[in-house]
Amino acid sequence: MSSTPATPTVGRPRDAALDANVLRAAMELLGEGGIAAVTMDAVAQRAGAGKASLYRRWKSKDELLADALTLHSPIDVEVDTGTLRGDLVKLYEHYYGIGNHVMQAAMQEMLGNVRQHLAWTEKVAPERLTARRAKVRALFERAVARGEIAPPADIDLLLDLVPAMVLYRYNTRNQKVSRASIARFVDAAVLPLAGLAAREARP
Amino acid sequence: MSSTPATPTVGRPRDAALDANVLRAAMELLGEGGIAAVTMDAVAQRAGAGKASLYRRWKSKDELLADALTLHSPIDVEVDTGTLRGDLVKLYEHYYGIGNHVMQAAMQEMLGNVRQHLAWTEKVAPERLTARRAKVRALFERAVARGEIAPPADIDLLLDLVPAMVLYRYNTRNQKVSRASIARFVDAAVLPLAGLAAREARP
Amino acid sequence: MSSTPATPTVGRPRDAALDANVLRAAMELLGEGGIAAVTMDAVAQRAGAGKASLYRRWKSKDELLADALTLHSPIDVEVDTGTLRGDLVKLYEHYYGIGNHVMQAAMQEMLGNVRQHLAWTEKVAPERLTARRAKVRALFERAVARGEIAPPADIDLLLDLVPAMVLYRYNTRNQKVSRASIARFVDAAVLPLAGLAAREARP
Amino acid sequence: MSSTPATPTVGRPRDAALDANVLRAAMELLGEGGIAAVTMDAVAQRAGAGKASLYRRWKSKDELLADALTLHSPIDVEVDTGTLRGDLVKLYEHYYGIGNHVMQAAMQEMLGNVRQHLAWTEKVAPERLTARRAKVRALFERAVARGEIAPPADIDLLLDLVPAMVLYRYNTRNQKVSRASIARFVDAAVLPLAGLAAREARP
DNA sequence: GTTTAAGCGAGACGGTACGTCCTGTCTTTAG
DNA sequence: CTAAAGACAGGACGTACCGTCTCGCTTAAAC
Repeated sequence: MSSTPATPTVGRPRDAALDANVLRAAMELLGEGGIAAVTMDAVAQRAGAGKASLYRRWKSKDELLADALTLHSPIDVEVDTGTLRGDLVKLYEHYYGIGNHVMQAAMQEMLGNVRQHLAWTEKVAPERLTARRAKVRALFERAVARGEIAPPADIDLLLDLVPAMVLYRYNTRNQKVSRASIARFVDAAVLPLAGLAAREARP
Repeated sequence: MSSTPATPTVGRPRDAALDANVLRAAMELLGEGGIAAVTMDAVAQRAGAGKASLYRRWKSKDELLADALTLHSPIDVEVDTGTLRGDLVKLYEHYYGIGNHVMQAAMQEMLGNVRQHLAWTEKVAPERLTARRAKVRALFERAVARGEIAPPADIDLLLDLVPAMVLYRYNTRNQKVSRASIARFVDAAVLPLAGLAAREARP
Repeated sequence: MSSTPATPTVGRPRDAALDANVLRAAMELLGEGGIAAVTMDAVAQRAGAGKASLYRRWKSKDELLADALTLHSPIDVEVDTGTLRGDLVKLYEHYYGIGNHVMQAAMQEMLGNVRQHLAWTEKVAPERLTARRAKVRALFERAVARGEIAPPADIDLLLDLVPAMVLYRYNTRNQKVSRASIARFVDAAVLPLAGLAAREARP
Repeated sequence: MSSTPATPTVGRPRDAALDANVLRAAMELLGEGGIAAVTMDAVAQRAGAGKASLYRRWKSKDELLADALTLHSPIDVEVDTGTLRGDLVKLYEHYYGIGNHVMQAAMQEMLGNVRQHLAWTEKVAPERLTARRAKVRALFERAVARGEIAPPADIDLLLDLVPAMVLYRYNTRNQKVSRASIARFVDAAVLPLAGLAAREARP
């Protein structure tokens, strides 16, 4: 995930704070003005950086945006609510930045525009989404282990259902992701397909 | 959906053939060289039109592309295979242009890039996708009528499942839509959620 | 000079008033907004005409402007003040529309931009300026006849001196033509070169 | 005259060679294909520059052309032939690029079209032509100093006579400037008005 | 009176130049 | 060697203008 290659020992060292500054600036612009507002000049200016510093760290705008998205959608979160449903909802809420409005808008906008940033599909998604998928997969395995569900027939599909619906509803009906929409996708699609009636307790 | 505003009775009327020419040119370029090949100059040249004629009809490149997509994703198709599964697979194949390679590539590219063409989300999707959804919904109602399934609990979600998965797999894993992937999404997600085991005959 | 070709006997006859309307509109726009304001669409609109009617009469914008200039700079004027100086000043004042402010501004702007309207140089100037030059030449010949001056050595050059200075001062110093500037060019250049001291009575 | 505004000390400095490249390209195109061939894209391409670099230096095409003309009409030339006639002819030949065919054509085309480039009249002419006029004026003063002529009565007019005739003959009769035409204007107009018979030795 | 041919206003058409903006690279001074 | 600043080539976008064309309508001569 890191953008910084082998650091040489001579010369001025790179400003570590700059990376975060730039990515934050990019996410802000994304959240404020949509994808159209995210130009490299604008990002550099807001970050108080030069464009060369951006391109020294990222090969292209695509990769910068990919990293920005990645940075602000951490995967290292531990959820253990005791039920598959609780775990799934909590993890997805975390992934979509529910509770942080700017980040949520930026995340959604980013996901919706992902195809025009091919680097994302080709490089970041495999790295990042694979890790996320592994996390979700672990939730299912834990549920199997504790006897909550039987091993699902087509788990690969189950792992994509929620993000697919979130993306589709946004791209076609401009529907923003929310705690409620996540819960609904889980209850009405994921759990039934996992052989679990959606009659559990709601938090 | 039409791009032509209130047509005045005076003056030379707009050439209706030109609209189709331009949209066809846009789709060709999209299929041949991806979204990057679709420049207004290229579209105009291939259509044998002037740029002014393009901008007379569409306010921006976005709106032109939105119309191009709409025109080339027909909804008026009758399917009646006798089973819900057969109907769904056949209709989706039609929607995704399965069998016509150029159109299929163009459709997919278009769908993946749709968010950068805000006009699409705001204007075309409501008009076009609503009609498509109505078609799919009718398939479910017919299946209910003939006793194949019980009325689904959350049909709105069922209507979006396949296109959502198609879009998501393309945007995140570069997975192209195909007859097989459609069938899989139908069998592994839609039919089970409709209360139908996916054990029917495969064509 | 006329723009109307052989009139056929059948069909609706051309509206004679339209020619004048168009040329007047062109001169107005020229005087008001300079050469940049004279677009064919603007001329047509102001004249209440269609563009096709303009191009039916004139082959190009150049020729229309040439005719506009010609129409509003009549040559058929009789001057006979008794002296060469008086004749010259009076004739040039007439040519430059001194006394009519709009026309004067338009004339000057037109003359200054004449080269970008090649039709003028190639077609109208020979027709129109030749006639003007003949008029001026006649003034000199009359002065010779009445013994006021001897036959000038290089009359061709004398005939161009005043319009040349008017054009040059406008194009390089934005100096507008006026009664005074004409008199000065006549007194300080033309008359001395014609062998006449500039000591005559001023009107 | 320079196109570069207050140069900041930070950032990459403007490439001084580019200015010259661009102006040379503009003059070449002007000489080769007339004013119609001088498009901003063509100038940029021939100069190996981007359009943005052109517009960074000049606000418009007009101003670029004005500078091009200025650059290629040098004033810093020393003439001293011993006679007023010799000096004048030599200096004007220099100004009009006599001997360099491309430059001569470009100069003439430029001068004839100067009014459509208002920037010229408003900005370059005052700076450039004033310097030129001063040069010519010095020739007259030297002639006075050595007793060749008496102080002319209306020297301002004398200074404009030759360029005025050159421009007028080009704009109205398409007559190109040449060594002979310059000599004729000097002999038949300037020298007589300076009180000098045109009977001197011709080179 | 009907037909016919052309003129007419309106405005769409192909083509082309303009000036703006954005991406990714390069070049300066300063640290 | 990195930093900020900003110039650089290239190319797409959307606007404007020219000269042509196509509508529906009008006008007058020819039949």
